[in-house]
Amino acid sequence: MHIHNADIASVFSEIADLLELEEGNPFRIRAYRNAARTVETLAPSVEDLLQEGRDLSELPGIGADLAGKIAEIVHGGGTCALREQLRHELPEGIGTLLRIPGLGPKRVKLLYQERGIHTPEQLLRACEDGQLRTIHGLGEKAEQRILEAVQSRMSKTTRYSIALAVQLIEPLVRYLKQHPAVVRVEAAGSLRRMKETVGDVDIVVASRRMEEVTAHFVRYEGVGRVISHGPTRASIELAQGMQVDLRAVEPESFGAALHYFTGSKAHNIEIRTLALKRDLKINEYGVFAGEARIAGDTEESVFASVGLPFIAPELRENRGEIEAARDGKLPHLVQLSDLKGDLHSHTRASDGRNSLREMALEAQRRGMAYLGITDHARHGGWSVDADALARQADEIDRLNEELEGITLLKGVEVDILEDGALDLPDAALARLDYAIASLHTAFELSREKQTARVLRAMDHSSVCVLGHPTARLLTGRAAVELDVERVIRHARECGCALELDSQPERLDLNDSYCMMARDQGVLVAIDSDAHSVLDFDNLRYGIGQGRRGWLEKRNVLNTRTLGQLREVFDKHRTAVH
DNA sequence: GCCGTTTTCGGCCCGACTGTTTTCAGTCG
Repeated sequence: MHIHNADIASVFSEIADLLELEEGNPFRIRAYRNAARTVETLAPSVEDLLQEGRDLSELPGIGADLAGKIAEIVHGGGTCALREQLRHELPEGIGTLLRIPGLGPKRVKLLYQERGIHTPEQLLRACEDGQLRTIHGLGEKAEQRILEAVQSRMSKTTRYSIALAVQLIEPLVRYLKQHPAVVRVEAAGSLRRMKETVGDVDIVVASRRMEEVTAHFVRYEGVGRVISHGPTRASIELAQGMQVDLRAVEPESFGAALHYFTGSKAHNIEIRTLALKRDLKINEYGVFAGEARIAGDTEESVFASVGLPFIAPELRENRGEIEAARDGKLPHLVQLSDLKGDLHSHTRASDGRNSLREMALEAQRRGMAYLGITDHARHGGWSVDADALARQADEIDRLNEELEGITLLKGVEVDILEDGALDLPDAALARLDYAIASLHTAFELSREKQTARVLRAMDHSSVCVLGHPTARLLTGRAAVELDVERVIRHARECGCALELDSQPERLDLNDSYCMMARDQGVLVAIDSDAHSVLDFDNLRYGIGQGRRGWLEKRNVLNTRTLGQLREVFDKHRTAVH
């Protein structure tokens, strides 16, 4: 049985929850939460690291004890003695109550002691019967809030794609900017860090008349419900259900507040710890030496106060960025404007919504030097066969003669069959500039078979790019079982690039794997996978994810000129022959 | 339970809002 990093993280999270209910040492609890986060966001499989004999206590936040517990979980089939002991000591399922907004350890404990409640279902019944308000320390309001929270938790998802969050927030930011008392507005939080999904959005506003701003905020037409509303802080739920928190500060505190609310929490704790060592205190109002405010109007000034250069928001996950900043080794992150072209797009010849010409003209308008046309080739469904590909190639030749400043590349997105062969004859591939090979079927193969399948496809001389390598969909489908570390090593050997598909539901490769590809010197193609002219806008999300993975311009295939790109493709062909 | 540019022991980020607790605990971010 393969133990995933997420399984280990989940054991640690549960231990933290249960320790919290036992009112254990808060720092011990935090250590378990930190460890859960470290393991969860780690790209290589912890199980593999163990097999290679690596010392896990080298991981940040993992010491000898937790390294031992990880080994225990891996070898013990997914659990460890501490979790089992805690589960035995506490009523079954009580940990899940902690995830209900408004309920912390004290109240959960109270609910169990006073009314024997330890499941969401029991809690729902107790709220409906009006029992909660009779408990000392709770009242009618608390009961109502908890009832709503339980109901909404049972009915809907709590995270939104980055694209949806951006769509909802941009008009709200414009609305806030209209108010005369507003000096600056910036969306912070995980949205600013470009996380693939966001749970809620934090907005920071600079103003001298803060109460007017929070009042303006809660009057926004998109508000579904006001959760809280104070003079400097307010929370709303948009009609679509997403929570938005606004925090207003004086303009001289804007940088400190922006840094504070951008997070991540782990990054902030590190920065504040650095400040403490210099006898400084950092809060959302600024950096303080005793009573004196010495910085905070800009984020740069906050970083400078602890001796660091500016760290890009996408890096702020406490994954080594602070050490890199200290050592002058921060990456020069890739930017949207570095992209010279796009290697993955669809037309009406398969499942795209625009014609070849329309796609070409849009790419030209956006200043791309090249656009790869990669319609689907597969059995059945909307796709191109060998004949259609040949006709498309002729049309591409004609358009390339006609269009200025842009070159269309003849490509295809070919399905990888279950045995790793491609779903298109070699003769049809021969006329093309390159192929993207992707998994679109047989997602359930074992890790060994899936990995072998992908490695074989990468060895085909036409396959210069492996498309959305793990085939995950953030809206539902988990990543396939795949030894991505091995795929990356293989990519290095055969000169195949790995794709970062910019569709917000994919963002595949994810940030951790991008980091791994970067470390191995494997090129990443940040592609739109556009199915219409509008989809080129998605590149911003791919760039965001790539920046989270520390990618620099040199790590990204489509920052190359057309000539350099062709050289990379040729190198792959030579390597696999 | 982790960690070390004062430390292998003694620290571990900090403030706003809500509700009900007549002075502040609990929760959240």
